[in-house]
Amino acid sequence: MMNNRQLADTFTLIANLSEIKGEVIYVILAYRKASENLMTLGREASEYWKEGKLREIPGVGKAIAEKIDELLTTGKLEFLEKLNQEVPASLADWLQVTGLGPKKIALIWKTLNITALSELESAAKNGQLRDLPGMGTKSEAAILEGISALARRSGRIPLGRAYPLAHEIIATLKRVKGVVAAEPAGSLRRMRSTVGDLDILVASQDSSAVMEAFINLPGVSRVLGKGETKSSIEFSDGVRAQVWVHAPEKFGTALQYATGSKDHNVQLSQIALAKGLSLSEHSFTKANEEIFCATEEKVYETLGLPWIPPELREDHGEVQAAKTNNLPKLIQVKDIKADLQTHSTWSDGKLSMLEMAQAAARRGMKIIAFTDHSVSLGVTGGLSMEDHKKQATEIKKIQKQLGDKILVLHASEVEIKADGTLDYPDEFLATLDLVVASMHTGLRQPREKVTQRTINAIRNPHVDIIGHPTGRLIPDREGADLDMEAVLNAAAETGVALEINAHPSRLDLDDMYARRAKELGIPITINTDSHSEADFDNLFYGVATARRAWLTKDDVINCWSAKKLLNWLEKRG
DNA sequence: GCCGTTTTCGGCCCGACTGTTTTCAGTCG
Repeated sequence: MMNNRQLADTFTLIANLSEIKGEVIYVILAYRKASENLMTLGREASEYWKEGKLREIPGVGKAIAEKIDELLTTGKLEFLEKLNQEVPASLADWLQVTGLGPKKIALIWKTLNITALSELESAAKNGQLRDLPGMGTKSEAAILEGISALARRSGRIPLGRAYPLAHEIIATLKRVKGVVAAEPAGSLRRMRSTVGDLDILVASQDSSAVMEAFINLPGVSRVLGKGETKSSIEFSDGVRAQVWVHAPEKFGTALQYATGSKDHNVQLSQIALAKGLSLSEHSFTKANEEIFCATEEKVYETLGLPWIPPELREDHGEVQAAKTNNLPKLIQVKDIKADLQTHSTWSDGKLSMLEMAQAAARRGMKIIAFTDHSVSLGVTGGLSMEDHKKQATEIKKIQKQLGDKILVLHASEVEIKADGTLDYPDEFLATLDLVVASMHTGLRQPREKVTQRTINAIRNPHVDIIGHPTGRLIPDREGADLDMEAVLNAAAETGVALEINAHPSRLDLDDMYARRAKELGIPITINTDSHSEADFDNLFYGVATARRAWLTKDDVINCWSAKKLLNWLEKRG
């Protein structure tokens, strides 16, 4: 059974091949849109399919619904096989090469009769491209450079890398004379778990000074383009960044436009049109009048809307919610009062429990749970039940030292073992203040098996939290092939909390599943999974993911009063 | 190919930048 990612990949391939074939652009856009929507659906398309409701998926009409049906029924798609005979699938990879688009690909393929990327590279090296119509030595060199850059670049950039890097760049640009403001934009500002490149927006009257500073940033290996309003660069590790410079009085429209998403912006344009206005990155225009917006607030105000937080701007219902004044009051970092997954030197943490508790207290936490690993996870120094007795004694001791600054809970991150059982017997789990159950091994097991393991843990009456449910590691490892709908339904039944692990390499649950969990009334917990003091500062990544999932502080157990949280734990056993 | 509180047909994605051009096509986001 194909999952959403596989379906989405299929439609992206169709879009790419159709583009090279020369299909009209709107057909291609439709396939791309369906693909994107499948990726962020939060529910398996196969569930819709079983209910006969494929057409309820946004961007899926008659033709694409039929294709999904065929893919889910047979695992194949005749349409794609025919398309492949017309346009070889390997050409789709060429689109990854900067400087090459569908037109040039078709031209090169048809004239030179080559389809492999390696053949393209040889052709460029042999000077076979420069004589093609519309091409010259520069485009040939650009293609060669594009191919070698492709090898350096490894897909999307994890937020945990993009965010700090962008803020370093912003800090440098803010020191340039004349710069009034500099902000991240694009998917980075929307805090997606991975971003394609770094988008930065600068307000200044003097664009050339900014562009000069930008292309001379340390580590820049290539200037991909340099103009008055926009420039883009590539760093030696393949990461790309682009900057737009706009006059301060236009900064609001420019930032709003560059933040996107594209679909969100389409919604806003439509509202503008209904008011007789036309919205661009520069301004609103009305007949011969031009309205400038220095702030985003003014952009939304002009449209008769409240300001919409960037994390919501995905065209997932936020514009409608804004219109009817139903935007959620999104959770903030300061709402979090408890960290319910942390590690100390008792297992694989870097600091003692006392040091960790003090670090958490300095960041405003009122409760910290030590969830050192359980016995089977040997490499982490997992605790035996005997060790836990000693740890309990130690916790009593440090609690005295800490006084009422922060409450320490004796907990465990219990391994959900490959055979589906937990690492400790129930009688023991019952003695702990809090139990987090997680999977670190056997993640590649077949769908039925990993799903059943997770559901077993969810049904265990002593388990309070399922930690990083899918076990994904960004960007290296996809999560387990869980049947999320089954997992979420089981969680909804038992009332177990599902974790948004705040570590930027996890952000697991993903925002789309977290939003679905909220819809099902499942409590969410956001934890840093800290192994050192610096890890506590990852909290905002987890909160950003929760904001993308429309969560308010009421949805997240870490924001509850100590009394309410302890009552909840007590009741769960 | 999708979609509909202007429409079941006709919109939808447009502006900046580069290179090969001599007025513009292709790429990119």
